[in-house]
Amino acid sequence: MTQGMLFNTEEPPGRRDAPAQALAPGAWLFPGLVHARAPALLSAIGEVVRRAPLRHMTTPGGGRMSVGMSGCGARVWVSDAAGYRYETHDPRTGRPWPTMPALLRDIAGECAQKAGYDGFVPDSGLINRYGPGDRMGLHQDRDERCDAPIVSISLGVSAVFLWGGVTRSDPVRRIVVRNGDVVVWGGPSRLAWHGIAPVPQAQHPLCGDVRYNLTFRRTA
DNA sequence: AAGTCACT
DNA sequence: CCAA
Repeated sequence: MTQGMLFNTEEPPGRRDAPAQALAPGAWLFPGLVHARAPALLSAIGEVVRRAPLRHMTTPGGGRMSVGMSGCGARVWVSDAAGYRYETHDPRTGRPWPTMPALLRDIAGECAQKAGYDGFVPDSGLINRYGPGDRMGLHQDRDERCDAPIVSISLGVSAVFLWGGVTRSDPVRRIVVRNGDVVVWGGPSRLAWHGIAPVPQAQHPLCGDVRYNLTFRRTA
């Protein structure tokens, strides 16, 4: 199979009404759920990154993350030589992270509700920018101090979402995520291992050769 | 360590 | 070369 087929950015008619797919207990993929609101979501991203520029974080072992990261809300995840943690201020500017735009907060709540998680009010919205070849290794989200679900929104160029289990040695599924797709995981899947395979060089009408991922969490 | 790399 |  060619990459051109696998990563075709065209969105077939009817994707907005595609059924939810269960990935694991408490974990769902909603194909095209926020497709219609992609332009508004991208506008909100622009608003945030204007005040908190995307940057490449380093890992405690000295590695450099390929993904450009920023965020909004009360706390944002950061990584540096000292480790992983949530910070209330942008280490790069010393200012508080931008307020989470109401549009983002509300859409995240709607997505969580679709997966059966009522009353989700995120206090953290991470923005990940993937250029061609950028990736995110398999990991768990375990720096939050509460067990609320994770809401993940894909925008722009399609990518392969790596979905493992709660044990590191569990098999990893490869799931194509396209512009407007939403993945929600919580409950028994809250600590599932996940990541993103290297993003292919491809074009999307709204984002050029870029994929954005928005992830919403409650950190405390 | 969300990083890389070596090896099979 | 890539995947596990």
